[in-house]
Amino acid sequence: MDNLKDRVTIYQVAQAAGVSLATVSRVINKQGNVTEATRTRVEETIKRLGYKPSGLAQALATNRTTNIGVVIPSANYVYIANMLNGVSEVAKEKGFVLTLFTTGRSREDALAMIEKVIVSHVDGAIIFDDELDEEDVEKINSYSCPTIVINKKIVGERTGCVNFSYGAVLEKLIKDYYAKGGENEMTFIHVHNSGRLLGHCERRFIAAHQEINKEYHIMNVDDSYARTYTDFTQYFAIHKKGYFIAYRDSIAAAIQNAATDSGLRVPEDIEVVSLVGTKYANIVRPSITSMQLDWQEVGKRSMYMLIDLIKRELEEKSYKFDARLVERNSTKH
Amino acid sequence: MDNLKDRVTIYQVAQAAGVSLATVSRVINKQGNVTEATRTRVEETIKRLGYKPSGLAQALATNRTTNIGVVIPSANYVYIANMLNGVSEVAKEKGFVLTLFTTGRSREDALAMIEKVIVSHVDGAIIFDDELDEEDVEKINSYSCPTIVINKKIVGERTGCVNFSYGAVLEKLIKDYYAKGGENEMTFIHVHNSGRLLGHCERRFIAAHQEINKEYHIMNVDDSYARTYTDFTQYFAIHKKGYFIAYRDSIAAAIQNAATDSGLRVPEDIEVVSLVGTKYANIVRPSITSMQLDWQEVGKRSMYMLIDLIKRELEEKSYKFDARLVERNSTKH
DNA sequence: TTGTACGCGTTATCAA
DNA sequence: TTGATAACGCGTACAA
Repeated sequence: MDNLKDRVTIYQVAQAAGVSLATVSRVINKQGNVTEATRTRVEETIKRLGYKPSGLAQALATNRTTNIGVVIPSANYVYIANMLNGVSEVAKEKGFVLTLFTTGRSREDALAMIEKVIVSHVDGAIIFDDELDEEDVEKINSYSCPTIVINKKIVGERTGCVNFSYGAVLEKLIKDYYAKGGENEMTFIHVHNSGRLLGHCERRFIAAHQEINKEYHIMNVDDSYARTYTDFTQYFAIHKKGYFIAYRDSIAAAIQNAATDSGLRVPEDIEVVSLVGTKYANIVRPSITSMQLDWQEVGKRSMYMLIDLIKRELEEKSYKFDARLVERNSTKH
Repeated sequence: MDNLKDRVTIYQVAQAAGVSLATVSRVINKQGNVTEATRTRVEETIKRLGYKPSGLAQALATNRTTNIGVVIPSANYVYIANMLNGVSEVAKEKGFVLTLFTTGRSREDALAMIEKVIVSHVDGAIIFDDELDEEDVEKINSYSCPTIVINKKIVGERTGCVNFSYGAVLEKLIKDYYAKGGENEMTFIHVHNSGRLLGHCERRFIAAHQEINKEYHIMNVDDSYARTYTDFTQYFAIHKKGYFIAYRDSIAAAIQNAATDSGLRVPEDIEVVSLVGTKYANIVRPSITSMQLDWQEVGKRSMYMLIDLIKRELEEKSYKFDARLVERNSTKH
């Protein structure tokens, strides 16, 4: 409320320097048409008064904010942090700033965030949220806000997307396993409410098994290392073998630790795979076989594409990242 | 440039509904003094035209943005992501949105971000960047922007801070170790350019050793799991014992993995401690003795304090989090 | 209850 | 090279 009074405006600078505010504006924006003499005089008074332009007013006048909206689930995952880091790196390089819209678990919440994105007048948006449907994204697009959608195949006049190949890699993993005489039955670890990335993998997992007529299992766990560890410690008191495919490193590590702490051997008795692998798959012991994707690169690519989209220079509006299976010590091979 | 034309303004809504724009404004802000009849009429045309208010113009008129600036280093660390998550959670709960200002390694860069924070007209800021000095923070304060500074003891009219007790815990760890007859010489892992948190710990490490007249070592490593692993694999080809204090889990795990992969035993031959522990200290094997702090809680507390500061209701402008030593299997005890 | 008119801090288009 | 002046989209006293 009273910041107002403290804040030096362009008008006050103009008055103090004995010029019009138009001239001050020119100096700020480093346009030509200003005498060297007046320029230095203005610059000096700017410094003396401690004047900083108001980004708000600038944005209102130019219709550009240099802000990019990023919609992500609030989940605290390493791979999301990595992606955000990639986005942020490129944004910084290109002079943009990121505004974070973190969504909760519900679709309503995600929609409310879309509203906020529109209101906030960002120059563009990167959306990575599984709760949103195609129509929701269309909505943001109808306000002509350039948007890159991650993990959803949507392309439009002002929309591009970045996708992954987890499903295909998973299918190959499964078929290769049985083709090479794998003996364990596979169990897919289902995490409630964990989005379409996992859902898609689960469907491919089931389809692949049905195709080759193999038994499979689905198990539900909470999306927490501690609880999964506890659950599997009980589980391994009874069951002594299995091949587990988990959503991400922490969950896979929980299963593996529960196994080894129960006296079982990995990978001889228990095999484990992590779908969304991060660097931690390589750090834990045994190291975990996982599907690796450079999420920072995903973020960077998305941001580069968004910038091109803003400039209306984006040619290929769809990009696909190939996850690759990295076999480590948590599986036999 | 041409978003402009597409965007429906309050004026167009007023015209379409046959009222003045003041009335529309009242409807938007849910103020009273509007007939039920006109209210519904206005609301209906708002929906029909797909009108969304411009946050920019609102902010300019009210001098409030509902944006909080967050200044953090670009480093991709788990504990920073955790903290950010805590901030974001509370911000969301209180109707704020986060604008991210990620700084690089240099002080200049951090200063440039401070500039941007001021220009961006946020309602408040949370600063967690080691590069900044006290005077730099004062600067932002002179623009009367409420600020919470993390890991720096600064208090002022519009400034509060949140700090930690890593140093004290580390000193106790060291003294206890020798008091109980610890035989290894300790080595502090110095990471170049890793900020004052680590610097402070290093000074305490040295001071504690000098106090009790013990030998100690300092080793330089790069802030990378892979390179540290390589370096220590070479190191352990020659040295067969040691007690290592590393900055964070990844580095500690690199040392520990290099040791075990070289045939050394942890903790019998090699002992390892992580200063800034995250949940991964508990996931790797052997689990790593570490100093634990709930960084999400740090973020939440900071945001709560900031909100109070904005409302001028913050009583205690300084808060201290106590790190606690969690002894795990990477050290003897 | 509704409308008028001004202010918020800039940029940008003309004249001068 | 400069300086008025009109946008930009909205909030809000004040008047009607």
